[in-house]
Amino acid sequence: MTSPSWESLPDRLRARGLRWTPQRRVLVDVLSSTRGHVTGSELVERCRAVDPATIPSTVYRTLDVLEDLGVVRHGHGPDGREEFHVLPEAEHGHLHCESCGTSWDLSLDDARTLVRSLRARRGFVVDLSHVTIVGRCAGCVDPTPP
Amino acid sequence: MTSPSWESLPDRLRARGLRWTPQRRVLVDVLSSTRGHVTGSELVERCRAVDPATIPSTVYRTLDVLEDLGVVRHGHGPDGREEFHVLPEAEHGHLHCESCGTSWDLSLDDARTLVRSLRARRGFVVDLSHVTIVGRCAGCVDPTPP
DNA sequence: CATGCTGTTGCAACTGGTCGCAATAAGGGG
DNA sequence: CCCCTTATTGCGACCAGTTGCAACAGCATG
Ligand SMILES: [Mn+2]
Ligand SMILES: [Mn+2]
Ligand SMILES: [Zn+2]
Ligand SMILES: [Zn+2]
Repeated sequence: MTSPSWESLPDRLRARGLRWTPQRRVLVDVLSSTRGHVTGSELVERCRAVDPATIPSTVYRTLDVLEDLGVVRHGHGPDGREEFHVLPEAEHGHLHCESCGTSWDLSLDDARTLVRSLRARRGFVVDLSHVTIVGRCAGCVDPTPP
Repeated sequence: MTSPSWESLPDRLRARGLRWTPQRRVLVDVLSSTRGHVTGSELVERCRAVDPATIPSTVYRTLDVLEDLGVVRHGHGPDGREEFHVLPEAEHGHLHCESCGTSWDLSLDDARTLVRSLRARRGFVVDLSHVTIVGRCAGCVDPTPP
């Protein structure tokens, strides 16, 4: 399933004086068949599977361009590594248990109190998709042995 | 000013079967004269200033050990790089404007609503010192030209 | 003070990503 | 269809760490 935003990408780029290249087409093809989260290096791998001549810096630079266009958003995992969200998708952050390693999505609803209070108290607008909250999940905090 | 926790460190290590080495002493000396935040590579540099033979992996491994002991905590800047908090210090996270690049501390008080709602709704205990919230600050969201 | 167990170091290779620069090639205008 | 401007690529060096391994050295013990 190809969403309309992928089809119009070449023109959206050209309208900004940017260019549509074979290397960008490879990455966009990979992204358009990706759902959920991907790390940068996973994207490099998948591009290399399509075109073995893929150069990492080209992929990362294209990801920057695509993020400017709003086509992807990046965040960072608990180790600081980049994670990309492919749009359109509900904006969300991540919750990560540093004890068992499990991750959960943090919906706008879950984060509402944070987003609201920062906006109210400081006028600060949170970029939720960039957020990863680390801590300990219920199961790891309270290991109930029956 | 050397806090008591620095002086007792050698013994705290030995009590755990760990060792007090010249390399660790250099790092601990550097840490004890550091206030606020430092990145990992800054610490490597400062250690190298004391002992030019400093090896990065040794510093990072020692930082891991010190974090287990609760002497430092790490978080990640907006770019994913490590940032260390030297204790004792009030636990806090960070707020970073991706537009102007300014950072602010995010106190437990500022984050209270988030911490509480995650604990209430999911039993999740937030490690605030690991959190960096990225977004746009009041000045960048609303550029009021007089 | 000598011995030995094992935690720690130094080193080198590797991962994920960034950067500067010269060569290449989109793609708009003539 | 050719030209020219300039965005983009490929490449190599570099930054921030991480990891496996063999050599080394704390330190507890006798
Ligand atoms: Mn981390
Ligand atoms: Mn980021
Ligand atoms: Zn857990
Ligand atoms: Zn700002």
